[in-house]
Amino acid sequence: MTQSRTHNCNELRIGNVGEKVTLVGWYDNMRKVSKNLGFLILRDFYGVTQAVVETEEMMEALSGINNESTLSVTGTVRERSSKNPNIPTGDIEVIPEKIEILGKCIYNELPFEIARSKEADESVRLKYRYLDLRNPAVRDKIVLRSRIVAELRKSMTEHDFLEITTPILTCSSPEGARDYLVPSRNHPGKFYALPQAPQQFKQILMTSGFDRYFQIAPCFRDEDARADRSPGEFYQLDMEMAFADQEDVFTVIEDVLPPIFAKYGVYKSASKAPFKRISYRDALEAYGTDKPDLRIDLTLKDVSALMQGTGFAPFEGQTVEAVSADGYAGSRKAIDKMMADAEVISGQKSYWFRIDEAGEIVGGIAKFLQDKKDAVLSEMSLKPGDFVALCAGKKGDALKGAGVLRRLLGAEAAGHMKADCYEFCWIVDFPMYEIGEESGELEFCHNPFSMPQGGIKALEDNDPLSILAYQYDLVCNGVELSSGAVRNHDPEIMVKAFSLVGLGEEDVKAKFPAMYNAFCYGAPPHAGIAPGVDRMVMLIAGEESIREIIPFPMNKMAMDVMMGAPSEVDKKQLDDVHIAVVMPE
RNA sequence: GGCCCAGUGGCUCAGUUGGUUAGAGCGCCGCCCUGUCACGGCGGAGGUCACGGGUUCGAGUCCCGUCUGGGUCGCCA
Repeated sequence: MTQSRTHNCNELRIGNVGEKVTLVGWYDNMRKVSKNLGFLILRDFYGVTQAVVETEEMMEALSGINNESTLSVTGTVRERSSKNPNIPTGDIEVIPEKIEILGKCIYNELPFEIARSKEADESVRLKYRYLDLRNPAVRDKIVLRSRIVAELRKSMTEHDFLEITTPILTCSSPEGARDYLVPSRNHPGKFYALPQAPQQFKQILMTSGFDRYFQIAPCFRDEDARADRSPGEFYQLDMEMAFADQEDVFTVIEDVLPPIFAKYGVYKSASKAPFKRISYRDALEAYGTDKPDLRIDLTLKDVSALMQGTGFAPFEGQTVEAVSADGYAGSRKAIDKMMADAEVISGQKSYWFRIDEAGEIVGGIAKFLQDKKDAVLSEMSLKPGDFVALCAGKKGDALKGAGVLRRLLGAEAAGHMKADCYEFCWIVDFPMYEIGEESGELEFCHNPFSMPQGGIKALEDNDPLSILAYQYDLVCNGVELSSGAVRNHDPEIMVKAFSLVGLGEEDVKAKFPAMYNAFCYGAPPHAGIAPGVDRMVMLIAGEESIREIIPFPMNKMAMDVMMGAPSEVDKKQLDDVHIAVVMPE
């Protein structure tokens, strides 16, 4: 029977000298100094402790054990003759009497060195995620995630929210992303779907009389990955409030999130309530995006009229958006890189010029602007040393491209980016409808559950494209954390809202039967939001890749290379659920 | 699905205009070392230069295609 540990590997101090202890952990490293002197580093979840081996017999016994095996070390604590101030247990060492192997590592060479796993190729890290996670620097991000989630739960509970779980096996939703489908054994030809969000359940909870609901909710969407979007599944801090409006939701979020960001974040300050509110339209005009990074103080300027007739073809007849900054003295090479990066990110071609010390327009597209020099300088309020980046195209494209340029230039130009803080803002007043790019027809802009501003009267009287919704996004440092809305809880308004996009009451009933029916029995006005947990942890941890803060992430192709998912299943399993596989060409 | 970047011992990378036997650090193995802590010293093993084709007297290097990974656009109510 193995002696259980008396201490962990981060516990022993000078006061423990003389005690007989048992430590357990991983064989981290062995520094052999001679035949009969070696320093064995034992590592567990909590830290490391040094054991000093002073006999030839024990040195030989250890020589056959590979690094990363788990060991039990029983011995006496002694004060070190040469202390190590860099580790908490650096004052002491353990003189082992007995070393026992608990779990052998049968390989003497690992796929990567544990302490340097973050440098290894990501696909190798993910395949051997259990080794990657032994690296304290990797593991700590998962610990941080756990602490953040615990704090979110605590804070939401303190705000009188009740955590309620909702089904994972539910039915396919006709709107939104692609569903993950689960075939039904008992109902041939029918499928469950994994929820894209607990949207309908939480709204139904409101109509059931629950006043404040939240959940750390798993959500499943079969869409392609991004650096800040893991494919397949993710978690939301999903919440909903009855008899509440937009301001009530804002108040809760402004109370819950900033303290957690400030406490655990790589940046130690976060926006105080109330967060800045920016209308969707204003955000696009000023920042070229609906998720602006407000740490950057630059804004876009529409210079379409000014740029006509210069002879520069890409500007003719197009919207031209510009962003200018002082304090940027990038080399020609750096400028080219910025323009190339912008094009990769936005898909839009970028242009530039600068004002030299003599006040002349130079560089980039300068030669096309010489005839209009005075107008350019005065209308854009340019002064010597200023750098100007531009993007042209259809209005949406030009704004988008210039928005990316704003971000890149803001990060590079001196004095235009506030350091070390989390800048939150609300993007409000999203349009209710838009003209679909493919269909050319009127469509819901964000989602059909939102309450139109002005209610049924607005739907009846106004141009649909001018109607705004009580629909909002929470943005932090240029990252979209969440969408939320005051929900449309009135069946009459719902039917009217759907009728504008050519759908009737029967369609509403068919698409959202439970919710629609529930609303017919007296629903409370309600509103909610669902900040993405993964993205919040990413921001707090200061990580660029979302995979760093997910315990077992999938790769870009939505594969779990450690588990081998997705995988084929045997014929019996397919028969059980009445599925025949037709392979693509 | 489109575009961009990358792929060289276990890991990270270098490799010039196309030119001898493809190098380094870390790791691994062996020997030495009585206080290391990124221990040190000496020696060693380890390579289908992602794959296939092409150009060439000669390809890790140039060209074409494929695969894999990442980023990005589309997509994500």
